[in-house]
Amino acid sequence: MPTKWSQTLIPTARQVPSEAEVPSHQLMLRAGYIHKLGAGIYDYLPLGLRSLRKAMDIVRQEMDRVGAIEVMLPTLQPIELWEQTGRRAAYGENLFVVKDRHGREQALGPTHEEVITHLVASCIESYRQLPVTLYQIQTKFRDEFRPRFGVLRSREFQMKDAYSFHLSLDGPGGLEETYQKQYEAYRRIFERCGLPYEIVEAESGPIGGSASHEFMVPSPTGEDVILKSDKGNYAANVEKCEIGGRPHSLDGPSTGDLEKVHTPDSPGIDDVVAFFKKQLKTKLKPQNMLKTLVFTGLAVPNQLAEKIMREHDWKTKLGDIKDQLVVQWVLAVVRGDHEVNEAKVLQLAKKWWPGLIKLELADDSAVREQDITFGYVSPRIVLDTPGLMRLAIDPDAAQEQFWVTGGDDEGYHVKHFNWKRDVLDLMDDRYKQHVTVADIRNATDGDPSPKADCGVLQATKGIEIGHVFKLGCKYAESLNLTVLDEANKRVYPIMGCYGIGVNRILAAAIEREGGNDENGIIWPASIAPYSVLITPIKYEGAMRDTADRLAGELEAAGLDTLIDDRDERPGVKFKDADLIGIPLRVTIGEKALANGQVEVKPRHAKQAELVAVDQAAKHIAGMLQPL
RNA sequence: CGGGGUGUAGCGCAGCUUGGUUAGCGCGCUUGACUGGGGGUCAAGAGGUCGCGAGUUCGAAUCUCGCCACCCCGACCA
Repeated sequence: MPTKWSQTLIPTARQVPSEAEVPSHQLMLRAGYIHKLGAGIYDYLPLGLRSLRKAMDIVRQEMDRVGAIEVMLPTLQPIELWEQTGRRAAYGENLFVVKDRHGREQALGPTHEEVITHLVASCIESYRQLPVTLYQIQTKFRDEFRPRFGVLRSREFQMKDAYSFHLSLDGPGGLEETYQKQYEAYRRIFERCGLPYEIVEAESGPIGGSASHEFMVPSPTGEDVILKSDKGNYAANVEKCEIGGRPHSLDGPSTGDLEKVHTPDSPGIDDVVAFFKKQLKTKLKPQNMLKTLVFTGLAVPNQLAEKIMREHDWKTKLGDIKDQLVVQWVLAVVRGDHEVNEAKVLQLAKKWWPGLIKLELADDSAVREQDITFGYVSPRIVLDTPGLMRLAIDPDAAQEQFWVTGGDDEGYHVKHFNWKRDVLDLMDDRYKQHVTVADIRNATDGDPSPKADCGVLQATKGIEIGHVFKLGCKYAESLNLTVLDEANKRVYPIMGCYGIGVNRILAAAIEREGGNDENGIIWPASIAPYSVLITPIKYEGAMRDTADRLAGELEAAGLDTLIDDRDERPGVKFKDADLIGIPLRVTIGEKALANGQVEVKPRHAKQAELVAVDQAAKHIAGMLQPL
């Protein structure tokens, strides 16, 4: 049955709600697709739900096509599962935790690795049952520190999550095979949804795992920065993006005597630059400054960590070895105009301390404990605490040139800092191995590609709509999932996991190039709430009869059809039609109808085309194919 | 969590500085008339715990304190 506008709920608004900033958010609100209930919580109105369902249908079809099996897992998850995998801490504040009447804690699932692993552990015993890929489309909860951009980052959202289990990495039935299948399924899904996308290498974050790729829709409103080599052979999220080799040296001569400069109230790079310009009348560029960040972390002592790994002793609880944990410190030094990449620092630190549990930017109090002057830190503080801190220097900071850096004294900086003279030569030989030059910063536009082929990285922004991971055995090990292999030996299956943010598909479709104009949304036909909107100039007489008959024919041909049966002036109907963005509009007016014709206009077209009424349904069906 | 800002009708806002009739305006909504191909015109209406709670005062949307919600910017993350 065709839908009549007057009988559904499409609250369009002329004015832009003040809270919305990005086009997808504004338009979904204005066009009556969603309605806000709270921060990061939205009602899906009939149009929004229809689009969401269409995206879900495409996802389901493509998952089924590659042999994934649908399940539905609970939202409410015993907190113990999250403690067993250590992810309660890793997810931290982003995990919603609710208490039941007995005071037991449950997590509202932000993702389902724990639950699926638990399920598979209890019903799969034999290697013969592998490989298997299970998926679901379900509401996820994440207590985002800052929900924003409407449906792009909300606290409750729809996610398709799939999980695969394998005996081996390669070969038939291996993780690699399924990973490829999912990868291809993702390509088909996003193509069918009409989304332009890039595939980039990604950091796996708290999900964990060895390798991962993200599917990104390029858009200036995207929250992720992606870098692509101009040679076309490398693309990565900035969190992951490696930077090609850069020459460096810590042995170069100084540019002058170390000189202390009074720079009151200037803890940041920009502050110092501004102070030099204003007060000292000297031009100082951020790239002539060294930025030193203090990281602190907790580690299981190396010997114990190695023992646990060697013996696969996952039963050792953190609580049991709490007293043995060691505090570790890293000083990360990058050029003033660069940003430290925490994931890279973490990788590096894990090489030093295999039992590292976490590493984060030291906060105020931690820094003060060590007598470090927050905001005025220089690399020289390694000398004050011999052997305590490791020093990690980005190659671009490991240069001989004019450097300004912190004075390690409130309100002071120093000029002419030199690595050899001011650090290395003053350092006990034993600790020189604690100084490392390594890529520890975020890549930026213009950096060399890691492919070492003279490629140059170019930065753009993107919206993450999908993410595939190779997980390895992490969850199987911590939740004790084993199967018997051919040799009757217990082994941990290898896992993969694959996620798609379904709501984001909608937002990304609007944010994409050509996804909207000054009048409203322009949907790809595959995920539009309706394929055709019939707009009779007046819903009465012959126009009404024609509208009803055509709608019936279109529905019979399998096209979702909406009739604007409201008693509104044509201008209002046209404006609303453009706003809600249905791919094809059929206008039925008196004049054309007198000649037995109706007007057909694609949403993105300027001009309508006249079509004979009795040919219209067929004609329209043909037009929708390529849209 | 830090910094900034906002809460007044369904939506967008004014009024608050300097307390004082019945709290306004535009859009939307209701009724009627005219109208009818890109957000019409006229007329008559309905709609408000001024975010919540205390306080100051003869009197509070307005001043004070506390709380709550939401938005923006940041270290971050789907």
